[in-house]
Amino acid sequence: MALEHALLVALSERPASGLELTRRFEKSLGFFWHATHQQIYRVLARMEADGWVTVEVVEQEGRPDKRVHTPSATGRRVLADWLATPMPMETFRSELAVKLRGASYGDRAALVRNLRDARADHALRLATYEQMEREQFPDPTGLEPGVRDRWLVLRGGIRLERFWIDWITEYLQAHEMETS
Amino acid sequence: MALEHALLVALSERPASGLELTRRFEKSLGFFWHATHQQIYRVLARMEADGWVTVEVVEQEGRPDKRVHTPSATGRRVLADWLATPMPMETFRSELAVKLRGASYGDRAALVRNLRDARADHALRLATYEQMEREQFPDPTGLEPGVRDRWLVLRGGIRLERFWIDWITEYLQAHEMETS
DNA sequence: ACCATCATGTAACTTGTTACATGATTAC
DNA sequence: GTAATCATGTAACAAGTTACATGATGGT
Repeated sequence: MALEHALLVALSERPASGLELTRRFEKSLGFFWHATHQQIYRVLARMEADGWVTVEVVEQEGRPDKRVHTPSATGRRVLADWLATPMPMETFRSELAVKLRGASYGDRAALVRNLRDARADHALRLATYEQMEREQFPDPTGLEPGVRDRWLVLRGGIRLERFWIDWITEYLQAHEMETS
Repeated sequence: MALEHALLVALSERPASGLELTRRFEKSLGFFWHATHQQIYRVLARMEADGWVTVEVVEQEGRPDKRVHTPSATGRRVLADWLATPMPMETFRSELAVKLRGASYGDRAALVRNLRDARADHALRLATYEQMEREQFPDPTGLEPGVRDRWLVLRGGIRLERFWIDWITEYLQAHEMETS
């Protein structure tokens, strides 16, 4: 009850085949939603069966045909309805949090090494996002609504990476204070 | 491949029955991990079958017996091994992000109302967490390692709520600029 | 010849969600 | 007597993960 809607958003922006959607999910929308091609194909098939999307088979030169999906009138209504429903409180799951909490029951030094790695990963991702912001949204004032929404979601990605980095840093500092 | 470990952490802090675990997950650990009692009972049964925990049936007055779970030597080793393994990059899912991104395809005014509600919810939760910090950790210097870990996870909860509030606020401000 | 890419899928499995069931005790 | 709490579960289903399959084209 959610991947469907994420796919409808993506297909509203631009119709796409399963594989194209998969790739688009690895970027932009993928800051906050991840899905494998297997999942996407399965859900697309269901959406087609339910009449939420129409499919056009597009022949290509030197490549297999692709099935391009476009939201139908029904699909557009489903999406609009969903957008207007109240949001459930998000329930985040973080393995990292569980590990921080359980540090006493294992090798704390190993955990600290892994934390440094995790922080480096997030720093890298943050740098990528910030570069995307500079390149794609050099001047965020006066953007068209749809483009502004994309910018604001990217802003969320940036904020989320900063959250991770700051939190891990706080943990590492508290740890260093003890061992120094 | 994760709830098991979260349960092992909780049971290492203090042995518990299924229902007690469920309640503990609604608090503290629950900032970053949520599980229903059905899930917990199922996983506990598997952990018992695999010899990760031992179970003691405790009779109670005027109440049904309860089955108290304690990590076994095997369970403690499993937990220690897991704590030392590198963290996979966390993949967060946010329905809110999808809705922000898709705002153009629905009623933007309704979305804005829902966003205000969502922000109020997060503000409430932030207030709860901050009160917990004041009451349980009035002086965070010189805490014992295990207690400090609990404090730092609470800090993460606080930081996460602030992330939500700040992001939603940024979105609402960008929206107001346009409509004013 | 061999590997990577494009494009679509199937199958088996693990997790997570929702709804229901039982049976005792305490509070109003 | 009615509802809430304590405590443990079952069953059906939805969602997500992992591994494998197919068959063509293009590059080295």
